[in-house]
Amino acid sequence: MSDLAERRKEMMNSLMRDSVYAAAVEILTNQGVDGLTMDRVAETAGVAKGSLYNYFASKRDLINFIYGKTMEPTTLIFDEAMANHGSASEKLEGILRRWFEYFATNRGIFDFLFKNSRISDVAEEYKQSCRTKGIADLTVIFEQGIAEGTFRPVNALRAAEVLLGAVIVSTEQQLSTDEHRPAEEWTNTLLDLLLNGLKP
Amino acid sequence: MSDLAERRKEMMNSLMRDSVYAAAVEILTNQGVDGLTMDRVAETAGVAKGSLYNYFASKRDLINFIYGKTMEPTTLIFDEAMANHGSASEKLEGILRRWFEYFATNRGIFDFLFKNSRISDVAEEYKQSCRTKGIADLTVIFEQGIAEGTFRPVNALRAAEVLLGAVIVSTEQQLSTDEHRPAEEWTNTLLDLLLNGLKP
Amino acid sequence: MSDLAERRKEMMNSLMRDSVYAAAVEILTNQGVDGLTMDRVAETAGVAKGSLYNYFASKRDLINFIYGKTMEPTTLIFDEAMANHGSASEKLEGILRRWFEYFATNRGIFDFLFKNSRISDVAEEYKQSCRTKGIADLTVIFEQGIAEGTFRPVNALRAAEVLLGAVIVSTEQQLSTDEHRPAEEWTNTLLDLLLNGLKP
Amino acid sequence: MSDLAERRKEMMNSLMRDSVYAAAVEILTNQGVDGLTMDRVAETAGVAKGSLYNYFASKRDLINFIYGKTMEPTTLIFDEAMANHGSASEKLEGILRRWFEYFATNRGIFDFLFKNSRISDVAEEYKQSCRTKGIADLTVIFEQGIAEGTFRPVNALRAAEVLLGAVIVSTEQQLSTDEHRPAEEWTNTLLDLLLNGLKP
DNA sequence: TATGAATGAGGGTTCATTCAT
DNA sequence: TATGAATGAACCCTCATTCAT
Repeated sequence: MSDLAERRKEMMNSLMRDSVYAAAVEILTNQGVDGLTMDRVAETAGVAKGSLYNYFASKRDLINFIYGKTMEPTTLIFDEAMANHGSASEKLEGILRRWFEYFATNRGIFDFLFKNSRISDVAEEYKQSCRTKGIADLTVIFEQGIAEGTFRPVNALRAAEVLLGAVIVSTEQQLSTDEHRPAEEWTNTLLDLLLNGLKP
Repeated sequence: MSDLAERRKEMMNSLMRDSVYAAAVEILTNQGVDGLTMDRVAETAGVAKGSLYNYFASKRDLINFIYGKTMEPTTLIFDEAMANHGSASEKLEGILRRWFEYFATNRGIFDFLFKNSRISDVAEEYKQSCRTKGIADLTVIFEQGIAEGTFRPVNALRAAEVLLGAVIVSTEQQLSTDEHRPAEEWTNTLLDLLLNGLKP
Repeated sequence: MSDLAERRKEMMNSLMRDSVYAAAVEILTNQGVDGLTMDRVAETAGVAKGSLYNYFASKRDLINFIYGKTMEPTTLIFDEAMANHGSASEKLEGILRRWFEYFATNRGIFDFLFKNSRISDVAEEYKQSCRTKGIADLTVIFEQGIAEGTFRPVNALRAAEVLLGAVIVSTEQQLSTDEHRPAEEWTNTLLDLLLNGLKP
Repeated sequence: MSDLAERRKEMMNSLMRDSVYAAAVEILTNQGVDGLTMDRVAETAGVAKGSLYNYFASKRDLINFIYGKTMEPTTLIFDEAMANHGSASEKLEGILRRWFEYFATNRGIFDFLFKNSRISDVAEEYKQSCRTKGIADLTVIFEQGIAEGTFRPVNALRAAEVLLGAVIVSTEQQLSTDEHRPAEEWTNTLLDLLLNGLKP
């Protein structure tokens, strides 16, 4: 096959997967996880059910793709923060703000990812790996802060878990209560608590 | 029916439900949530499938029972802490220590509750309500601390979310990495971070 | 066993069956045929499910009993009419009037017997035998009328079918439209049609 | 999809439904209504159980189809008679004759429709509606006859019930006794009874 | 490659019947 | 004899996957 044809094919493939992704997100948003059948995905995406299997080896594979594509931006947030040349505090602030902003503009997907997290084992693994990566990144940042002298010499790993936990739980809580917190205020509150602690 | 017979019957009933609980936990541990079919529960519990329906009105009901029975001790931890007459810090310490201790001695169940938390909508609701209760309790404690003057006048609700998030995520993380942290050290680290913050 | 004991036993047996009959009629009236489970019959009758099987060999047997007991009065209507020493016309009138009166005072049971006739094969057979008996009786009456010279020498069997069909269908129709026709008027209309025909 | 393909698909669909119809009728004939399970229908039709659900949304739907397909010709008989420009007597004669002829050539189906008419609530409703329509049509005919002066001014509705009842019961009776009455003779007998009455 | 009908294992649930107490 | 928990076959229905076209 010529290089051109190959590239064309790859593009078609990518187009298809994107279209399926959109369909899946729509279904998940409207009907919840139990509504995500291959039939409905195919119908919503406007393709034949059989065709799905030309692009996804299995439903498991499809869900994996959805999960990955959805989480991609959040891992990017971390990646970019890590690549920046700023202080630990600045990095933290950047991560929090961008996370909360992304969340604010993508509530529907988050609803599926968090509240209805009963997707499949593969997604669970993926979620776990995202969390582990997030903790690792945060740990690095905290270690940087400690090295900089900005932070006390605490257990950086524990601090990372605390922060990620705070972010996740407050995000989920916001989803379940249908609140809409401004990313700015949210970021500041969290950072203040984390940096200054509770003691006067 | 005589009082004795009634009590006997109630005991048999309880025995059955416990036996089903054990079977369900075993299945969840070994095969994950998708493996939890009524057929398998019955087989594992060593009863006929139809018999399950003499004790649980539906699968939904059964899952509810499992979740409730598993979560019961954790809500007790909060209830008892709230009932104590101690300072906010003491209450926090009590909750954390007892939580981590309970966790340390019941990893199996947590494995199912957290890692495989994708059970059913009803369990999801239950989980959510536990979380909301936890946050409410913690909020009260933080408000008490603020009133006492022990804590800065922060947003108590946010602080509660931070702490619960920290507890949950660090618990999950410990599960996924197969670590075994001493409850004592864990409690102290978390409290130190929370109370003193990161800044030197 | 003494004669007394035997009679006592028989009476208990009869009492039980009557009580079950009442329960079954109540269920059929309120919940329809699909609601007639052995569980519900036992519960409504206030006995243990297992006890039912001491009085009825099977559900089939129970339904048979219900059907028979319900139809009994209607067959009595025919029996008594046949035993009377009146003209054919008087017999016909008696049958119709008493049938329609019995119907008027027992709509609930008829609802179950006619509209929800999907009971069981055994009941179907019973119903068929009732119908056959009714036709036989009516045939005799028509033959009597022909012999008396009151009726034309028509095919008595066909005439019997016509009358029984008229009765059944008009009864069912009345059930389905929730009408309440006076037995008197109904009887007269039917007799007039049957005796005088449509031609002027 | 091309027009051809669409038509082809529709034909396949129709073929499948017909094949399922045949299977259902066979089961109903041999095993009665309680034998009509989706499993057996699928097996008898030589398709997988799941495939049934590609053509019928539910068992209820399937039964509806069976009933409708079976009753269709009988409602046609009425429709055509009503459309004719004849006297009331001619219409009556036409209906009776064609009904009895249809019956004579389709005993198998009638066996299921009448003797085993205990199918499902939905079919019961259907049956009821057929009967109601029949009565309405006959009522119109009788009213026409009365207006023409051919019939006495009787209650047309009751007369309709009488005739439909006569038809139904004599049909059922014939089924249960395995008789074979010639449609001609049958029609004439019924008409004679109806028009001239019993009195000499 | 695209299609969508066919598949059939497996889902939760019901209920007539049995039997140890 | 009375009980009611236990049974398990059978029910209707779903849906991921396959494969002939």
